[in-house]
Amino acid sequence: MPMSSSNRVPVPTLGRLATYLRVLTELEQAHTETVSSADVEQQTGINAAQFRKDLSYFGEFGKPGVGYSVARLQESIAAILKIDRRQPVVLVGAGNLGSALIGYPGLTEHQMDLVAVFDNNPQRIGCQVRNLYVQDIQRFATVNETLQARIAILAVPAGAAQRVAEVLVAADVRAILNFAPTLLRLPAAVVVRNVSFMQELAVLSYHVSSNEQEENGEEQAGEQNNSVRPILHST
Amino acid sequence: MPMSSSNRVPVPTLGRLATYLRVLTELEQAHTETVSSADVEQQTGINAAQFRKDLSYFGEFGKPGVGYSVARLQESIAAILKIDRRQPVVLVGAGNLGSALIGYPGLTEHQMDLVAVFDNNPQRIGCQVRNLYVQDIQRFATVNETLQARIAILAVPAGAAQRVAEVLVAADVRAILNFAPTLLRLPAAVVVRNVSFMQELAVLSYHVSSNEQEENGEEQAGEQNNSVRPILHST
DNA sequence: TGCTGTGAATTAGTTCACAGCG
DNA sequence: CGCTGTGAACTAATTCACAGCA
Repeated sequence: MPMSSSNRVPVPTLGRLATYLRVLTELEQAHTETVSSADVEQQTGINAAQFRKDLSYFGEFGKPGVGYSVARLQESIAAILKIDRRQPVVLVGAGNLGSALIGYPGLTEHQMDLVAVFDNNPQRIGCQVRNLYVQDIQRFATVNETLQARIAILAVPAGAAQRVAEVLVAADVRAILNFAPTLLRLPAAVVVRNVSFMQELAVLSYHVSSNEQEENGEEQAGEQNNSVRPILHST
Repeated sequence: MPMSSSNRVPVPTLGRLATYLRVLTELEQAHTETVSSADVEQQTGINAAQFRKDLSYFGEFGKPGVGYSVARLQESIAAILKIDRRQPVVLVGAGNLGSALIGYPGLTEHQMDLVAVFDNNPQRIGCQVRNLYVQDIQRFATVNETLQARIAILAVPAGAAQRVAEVLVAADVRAILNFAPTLLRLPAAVVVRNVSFMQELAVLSYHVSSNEQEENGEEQAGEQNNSVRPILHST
């Protein structure tokens, strides 16, 4: 069997790896030893060939005629995503959303160690949220010299996001999960993922009122829904 | 000038429309009357041709040599996304994340009226969160007969998500913003958008440790980053 | 036989490049 | 001119389809 790895990995593949990992954990808890790409399709709605192709960017993990060892594949994907060891992560912005994220169980499950929380609001600085005390963002550079966090979660208002992001980057943060609805202009070496509820709601809103006269009975499959009939213009 | 509209609209286009709307609101507040696709690119990182193409699915909104009327375009996009009038939205799951979402300003900005909150936890039922009282999910069908919400935000644990989603759909919900890390199997007519922090963190985690020896100095541009050099395999 | 791994084909989405209008 | 709107070219991502191994 040929070997692979070498071409560039599509970003959507990385997202799906996280999904596979989740399913593998579930299977492991159910004491399932082996899984096929067809099983994964059943559990995730992601096409079986897609699953195999996603893995093929990183190597060969299955046995023809058999499938994949749940435990082994789990380890492999964790290694690929670098979540086979704990990663220090910082949160900036201890408002509603930020505070909610501190308790998010997915963080720990993915070996993300939320090691510090920062804010610029004197009202919040010093407050305890879960097991952490909110620190002054001014101290970020100093504190992160010790923490060495490379991933940050940015949950500040849009108006502050750019400024704060620059502070983070100056203190060696290399990846930002940005919840602020604004474009961050940062050096290309910094990876930014934007989470926008607005965008998702826009998609829903558009579809809801468009769907007035739907009529097919298929089951919904996967992660991303595709294109859709349009609406009329104006002007 | 030719007319358009008629082909299917890519889903990413709908998400970007929400971004354009945000920028238009900012421009309006700055009393800017007119905007060009190049200006939009500057503000959003989204390619100017992309912006024009996105709009072209719905009609013609600009004047050659001039650009777009900020106020007019704002109205048009709001109409396309059906957020030109208030939409009732329900939230299910009053845990950390759910509670945080109740206060999310983006909801109101996008004319989403959060009209009710449900949970199944007796500890939470009856509690006040912001200006709403948490109701028993058992009463959902009855309550939604009056509310007529078609959009729901699902912020319950993964184990409960499928069951709850079916309750929602039975009560005529047609679009779900799903924060639970699990595949919802629902009739195809129901639109589901999954929000997965896990996936985003996976992408960040992968990149952080891969990026160890980067060296180009470009500015980061847009909404989605693209593919990336891979890592080694195992087995 | 039942599965994987993967080139090839397909489909989707983005960007270019330019005709044509104000 | 300076801009839009859009067909055409391109790039990315998904899915097919099948050779080949256990």
